[in-house]
Amino acid sequence: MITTRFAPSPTGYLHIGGLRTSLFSWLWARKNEGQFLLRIEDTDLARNSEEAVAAILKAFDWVGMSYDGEALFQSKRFDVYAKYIEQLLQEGKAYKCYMTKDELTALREEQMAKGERTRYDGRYRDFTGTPPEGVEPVIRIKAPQEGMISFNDGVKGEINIAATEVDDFVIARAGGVPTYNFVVAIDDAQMGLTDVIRGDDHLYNTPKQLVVYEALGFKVPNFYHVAMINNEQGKKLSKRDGATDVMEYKTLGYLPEALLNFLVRLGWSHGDQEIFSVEEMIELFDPKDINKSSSNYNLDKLLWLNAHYIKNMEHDKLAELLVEYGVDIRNHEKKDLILSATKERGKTMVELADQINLILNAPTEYNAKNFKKAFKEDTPEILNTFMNLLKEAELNEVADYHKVMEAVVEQKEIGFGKIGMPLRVSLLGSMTGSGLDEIMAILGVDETIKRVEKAIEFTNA
RNA sequence: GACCCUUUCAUCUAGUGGCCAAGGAUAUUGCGUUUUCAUCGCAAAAACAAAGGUUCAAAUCCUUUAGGGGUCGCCA
Repeated sequence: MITTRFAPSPTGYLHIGGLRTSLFSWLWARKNEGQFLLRIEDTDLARNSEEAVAAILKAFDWVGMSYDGEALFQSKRFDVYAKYIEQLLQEGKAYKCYMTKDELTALREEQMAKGERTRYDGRYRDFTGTPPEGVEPVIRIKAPQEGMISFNDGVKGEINIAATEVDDFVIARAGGVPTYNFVVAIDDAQMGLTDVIRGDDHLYNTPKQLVVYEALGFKVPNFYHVAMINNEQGKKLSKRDGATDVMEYKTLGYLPEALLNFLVRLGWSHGDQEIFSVEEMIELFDPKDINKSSSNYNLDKLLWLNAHYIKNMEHDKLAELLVEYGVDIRNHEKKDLILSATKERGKTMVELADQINLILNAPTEYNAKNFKKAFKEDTPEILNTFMNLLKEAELNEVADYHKVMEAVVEQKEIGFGKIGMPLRVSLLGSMTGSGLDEIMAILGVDETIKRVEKAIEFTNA
């Protein structure tokens, strides 16, 4: 049985990096028919908000990742933590430290000046004297003072950190509120986690948490530290690099399947395969294939994937999703035609909606440059001929519209462009876009003629 | 500054001593298909961070150097 988790602190939206590590955790649990648990790390009094919790859940919902059971809130477990603190104190595995913040700062500056790694010096570790007046103590845990703290990371391999690098860190603040590394170890153990997959910014927390596991006699899970996602320049991803909020991708017109496919290939691979459905990801994911090095975030590939998923999506579903982007063709009798005419031209849902609107809404103006290029002296006559033929034609399928155009070309002994370009500008107001036959088939004869006549009118004006 | 991690085309990556004068994908460029744009098809260009070892043989193992990232809180 595999149990994994995602443990965000609710201080903002769900970040793209957080989504990737939780995706890995989720895939691994689902693959093994295990559990994927959610824990909200809200021990920090001031910075948390309920809105942030809601935002994170919303993002999970959008991408279709579900967690098992109830979310666990750390803020509701202070009594549990207090019990363990008391236990460690009793057993002499933790102790009260009366050092003031000023004294600590002074110590750090001194160590920094000497070029040492800053660490607590253990001055109250074996203190038995009378505590100084007016100092409310913190609780520190006794970390090993010599040897190595080692663990086998599922991604990075053997990690060895000298015990001297890990000091007797604080497990409870003055006032009794427990600290991160302490509660994480307790919760991970009590939630029965077998595999902890997280960002490698936590790598240095692991030895500290191992000290807690050791002191409390908990079973240690497997750790996997996944390297960070950087921007295209290889620097830390920040807001100015574009969207970092998962939900922003929805607004921008990305499909969740594309985003997940993109993220799963960032730092993970399965041979040469690029396209993964969620089912395939679940089947093929294995943390042993996670890369050691950090990867750079590159939007081009996401865009390509998004276009791929739009092209291959069922029309009913596409129509359903388009509603959120301001286009409702769910009950349009020519829904299929509209989508097959446009879906290869939109890399995002936003672009797709634009393409559809371009056809469905008659142009209100014509680009002067395009118009001049497309409309020559003989154009009105050509278009009139075309309209006459169109009125008489028997139009059963898309190709029939093409035949009418061909007839004009033949009759007038002109090139295709002589009719195609002005017709396109008349119908769309644009020089580019979907195939003319499809556009006309969508619009029907009446609307087509109406738009062409309007364009001809415009030439006379 | 100290400690830890990391380094294959512009980007994501395949690759665990011989199958690699390094493969795939995106992006780029060209050609073709298309009335246009896009899609699609074909092709081109593009990398083992550097230097030393070990070996018959190294992208793969070792050492050093350089670059990048992370951590050094009574934040999480």
